[in-house]
Amino acid sequence: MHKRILQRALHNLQQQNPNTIIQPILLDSSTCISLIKQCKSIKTLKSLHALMIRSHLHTNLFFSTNLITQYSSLGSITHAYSLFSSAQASDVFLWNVMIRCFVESSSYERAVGLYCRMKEYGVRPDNYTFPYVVKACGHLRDVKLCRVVHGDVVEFGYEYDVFVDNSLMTMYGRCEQVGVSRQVFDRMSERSLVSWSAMIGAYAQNGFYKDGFALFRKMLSERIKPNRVAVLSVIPCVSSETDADEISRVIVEHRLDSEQSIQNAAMLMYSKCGRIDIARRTFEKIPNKDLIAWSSMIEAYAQADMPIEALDLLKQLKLQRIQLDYVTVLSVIRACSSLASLRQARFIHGFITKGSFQNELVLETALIDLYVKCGSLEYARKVFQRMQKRNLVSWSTIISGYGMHGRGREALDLFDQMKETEKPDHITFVSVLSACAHAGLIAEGWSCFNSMTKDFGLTPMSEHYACMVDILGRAGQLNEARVFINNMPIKPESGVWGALLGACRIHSNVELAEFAAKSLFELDPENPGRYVLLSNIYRSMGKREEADRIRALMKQKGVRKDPGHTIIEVKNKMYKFVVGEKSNPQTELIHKELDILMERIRIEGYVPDTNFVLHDIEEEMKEKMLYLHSEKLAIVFGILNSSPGSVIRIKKNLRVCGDCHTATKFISKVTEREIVVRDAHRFHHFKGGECSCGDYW
DNA sequence: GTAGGGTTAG
Repeated sequence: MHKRILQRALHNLQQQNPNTIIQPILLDSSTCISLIKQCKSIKTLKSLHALMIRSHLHTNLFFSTNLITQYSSLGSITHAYSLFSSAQASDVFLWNVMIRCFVESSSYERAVGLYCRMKEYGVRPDNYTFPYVVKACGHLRDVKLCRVVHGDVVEFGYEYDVFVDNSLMTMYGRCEQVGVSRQVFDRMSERSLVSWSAMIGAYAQNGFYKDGFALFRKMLSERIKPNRVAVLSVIPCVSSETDADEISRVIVEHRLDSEQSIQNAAMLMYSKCGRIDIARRTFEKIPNKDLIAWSSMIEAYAQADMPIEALDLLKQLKLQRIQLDYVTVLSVIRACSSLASLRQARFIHGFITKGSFQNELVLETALIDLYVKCGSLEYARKVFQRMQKRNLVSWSTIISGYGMHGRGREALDLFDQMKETEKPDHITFVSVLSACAHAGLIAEGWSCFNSMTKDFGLTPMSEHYACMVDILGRAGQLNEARVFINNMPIKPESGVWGALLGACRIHSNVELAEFAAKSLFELDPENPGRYVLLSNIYRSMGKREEADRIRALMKQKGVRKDPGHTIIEVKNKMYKFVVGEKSNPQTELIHKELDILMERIRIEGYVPDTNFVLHDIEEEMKEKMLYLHSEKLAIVFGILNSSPGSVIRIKKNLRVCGDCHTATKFISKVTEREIVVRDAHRFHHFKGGECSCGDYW
């Protein structure tokens, strides 16, 4: 009976005919609350609200708080706030509700602002106020503000409230103050499972994976039973297959293995530690895969650098007519950027344009990055120019794009434009400084580096110092680079030494190279590139024994050199070339054509640089070896299989070899082809015998 | 009416 009356009243409201509602129903308070909660649109809620005003019910605190909450959850924070403003504001409950509404609608500044007003008003915050306010502060990532609110927590006597403490830990975690989170955790007299999860989550979000994992183990040892959320918090801390297996056992033991959220997280966990096969098996075992399961698997493939498999999953998704969202598309984009296929990028762009996805700004930014990585700055620029809205991330993306393509001046112009509306952050400066490095803009690099602190109050991090070392080093200012590193106020990370070592390769400085390598082998002992670089420096200076010693060291430490390869897409198919590739069906033709091409460029003045051959063999043989480099094979294959005059795009997994760089310049001249080469660091555009990098690389 | 949490652009 009661339900029927309610339904009728609601129906009348939806018909915008509130007068037909029988007054006595509304006088019943539980009916009224039910009605408020059942309103599915602002319009209906407004009618009900009007009716309540006529019945003088709106002044009732309980009704107003319900109305405020409903307005807010229907998306109208404006209506919610206007109602709050007109209500009697002496009750802490009402303030709490309004602050919560601001937090839930992500208006964190307004939440904190309201909290301040509340105190000015003389309303004392209670144990319910702080979790909301603390959450808002965490999202604002303002450490000073966090400290002030934490002070209030202590002042008002909620320092030992488990809810407040749990939110404090998360707050400090969000502002990169994980040490303070831990202080809160240690000081707590009573801890709930949420406290442990919050602390583990704070470690995870800040990259303190070992600490997070250790705390999870400690929690288990104290016989605290983990639930779904606790396991989800520790999963990002997993860094090895052993860790992953350990977590898997915990999952099974506590019967959490049928939770889909756990299965989804487990896929990424295994893909992160190199077991994409287990990730895929987990995915296959999920009975009713939801969209997040599909997105997670696509993301797992993206992380494992398996774009073909990611695209294949997208195809299957479409076949099953599952409606995908922008998150799925983002994962597909990320997966494809390593493919470097402009055709694929165009396809995804079309796909996005045809569908209607949320978060346009985010998708467009991802698309800009994709076009950049597929070698088309032109398309990237077009997407950027057509954007309705831009933010810090989209500006940084396009700036980094220009930088990677060696167009430093334009990157700096964009940076100047950006500063009119956005405040650059650490990542923006990495983009700008590396743009300067790639283009050899020394003075501009210095000026940007200094401006970071002077104009924007940012403290340079190791990456920024690495860019500066790169700038100085490439320009041959090796001593300046060494002094610069010595004067660093923070400990140089491997990137800094790596930049120095790279500069030593260009400018043949063995002594400094050894100095840089010493630190590198400590900081980054697993990275094969560092060993290869040092060994090559020795070899190019004729120090064969030292070179062999480094190779032996590599072997001894079990570090394996990544085999170099080049990928090219021809007629919708990807072809992979390694040194001396013979499996390609056109091998014979490629070699014939290569011989002819090499003769043609020799006449134009190409001289092979046998420094780039590692083995100790006769000079003539060395030249032959150079001919067989994967870059050259791929380019010739491209020339043979594309129409005259079309652009050839190749992708090398390591840095492009110096001799291939020189040869490609000549090839672009004699064949009148534009050749775009993506390597591990940047792009080279070859045209008419020149490269966009101006040999500055 | 309170805290932790599965995919997510540089």
